[in-house]
Amino acid sequence: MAESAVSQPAALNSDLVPAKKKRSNAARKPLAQKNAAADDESNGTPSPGKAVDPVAVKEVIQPSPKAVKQTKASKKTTKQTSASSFEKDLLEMQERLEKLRLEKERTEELLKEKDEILKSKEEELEARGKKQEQLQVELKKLQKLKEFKPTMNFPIAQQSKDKDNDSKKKKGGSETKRPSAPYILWCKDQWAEVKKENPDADFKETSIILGAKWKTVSAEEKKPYEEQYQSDKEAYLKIVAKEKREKAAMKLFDEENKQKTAMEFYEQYMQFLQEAETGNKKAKKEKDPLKPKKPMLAYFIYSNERRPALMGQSKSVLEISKITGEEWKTMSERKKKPYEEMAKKNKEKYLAEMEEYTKKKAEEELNQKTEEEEMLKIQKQEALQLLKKKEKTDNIIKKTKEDKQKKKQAKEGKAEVDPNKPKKPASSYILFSKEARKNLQEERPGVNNATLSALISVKWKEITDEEKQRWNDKAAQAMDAYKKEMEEYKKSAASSSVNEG
DNA sequence: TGGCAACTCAGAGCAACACC
DNA sequence: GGTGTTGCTCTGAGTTGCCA
Repeated sequence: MAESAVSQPAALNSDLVPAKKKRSNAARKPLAQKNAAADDESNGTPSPGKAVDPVAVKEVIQPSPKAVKQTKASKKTTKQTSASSFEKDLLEMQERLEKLRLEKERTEELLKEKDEILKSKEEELEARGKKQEQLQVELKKLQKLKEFKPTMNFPIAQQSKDKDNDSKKKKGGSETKRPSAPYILWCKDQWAEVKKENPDADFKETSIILGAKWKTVSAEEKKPYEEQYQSDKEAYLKIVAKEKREKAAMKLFDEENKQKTAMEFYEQYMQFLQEAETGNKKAKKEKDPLKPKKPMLAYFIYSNERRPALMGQSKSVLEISKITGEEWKTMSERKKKPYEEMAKKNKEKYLAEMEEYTKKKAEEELNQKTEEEEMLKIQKQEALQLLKKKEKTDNIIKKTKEDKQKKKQAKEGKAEVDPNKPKKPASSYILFSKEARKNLQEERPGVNNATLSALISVKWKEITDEEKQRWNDKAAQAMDAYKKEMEEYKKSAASSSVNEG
């Protein structure tokens, strides 16, 4: 828009150039008058003419010498015709100037609008910034809440604080203290006397003696203590009633105004406590008494050396800590050196002890692991034995069925099993198992058969190849004997069948 | 980031008794 | 559960710097 406003006067200039040739001196006066009138019309606002090329305007008002010369030359011949055309040009120019003025006004309006848009955008950005700041404040608040530093005036926090104060008041012996029972008052009087009579009696024994003595005290002797108790009680009840009323009123006030917020706060507080508690539990993990203690730091060695002197100046523990801390910070490296060397030696010793400790611990852990693995092995074997047992039971059932069928077949005339037939010899494992079972039963009386079997199985796997070979040899011998028996059995069976035949 | 190392002392908690 | 008594035990406070 601004561009068009600027380009427009240039166009006007080009239009004005041919018009110059038609100007005449006669037309000069009315033009000046007209211009003055136009300026008066614009009245304070920038004149549209000023936006036009000033040279061109000057030429219109005050023509160049060349133009004047030309005009003079053709003065007489064109005097009548030029007057009317100049008026026409003037009107045209005035129209254009008006157009330009309007154009400029419009441009200014648009610029103003644009400024307003920019301003609103800036305001929007500012508002956003403020909102972001607010959010950050909120975030910080939430983070602070997570840390749970009691800086907020929430009702529950106030109440809990009051509760704490109450308990402290009671312990500390304030005016809200409960009255002592007659026995307690009497005890207070009698304690020193009983202690005098029984100097060797400790706290527990003294209490027992007093308890027994109280039972022998007459009603008349008890009377002053009971009276004191009654008066103490009356005073106490008055104070308690007053406190109770005040407390109830405060409670009501708090509850009415802040119950909702208080509950939220309370929940967060409980969660915070829970988290803190779990953290503490971790911290309170039991320590290994055999673990070497951490070595003393250079500063600690120094503070231990310095402490007696400061204690001589009757400084408190905390003051001593602060003083030694400050002294240590400002101490020169040369002065620190002996303490640091001592600390270094302590550390070396500690590291050596730690190495031994970790080694020992690792060994212990390894042993434990081995034991656990062995137990696991046994358990697996037991499980396998159970499985085998089940399979065996299934086989027995199957075999029983088969036997029944065989017997049925035998009845029908088929061959039956000869009881004189030699039994198959035991395998090397069975031979080993018999001996191992006998030994284990002596070692672990009362252990069930399944466990024994499992242990035997483990032992069998653990024995050396040589030992296994020994058992294999035994089994081989048994097999040889079985074979011979079988030969004899076959012979006798054959001869008996011949005799029968 | 929090626990731990040494030191000392105040303060809290616990023990038994009878009673409210 | 709190009230008195005594003496023992445990905890927190404060410091620095290492380490998991």
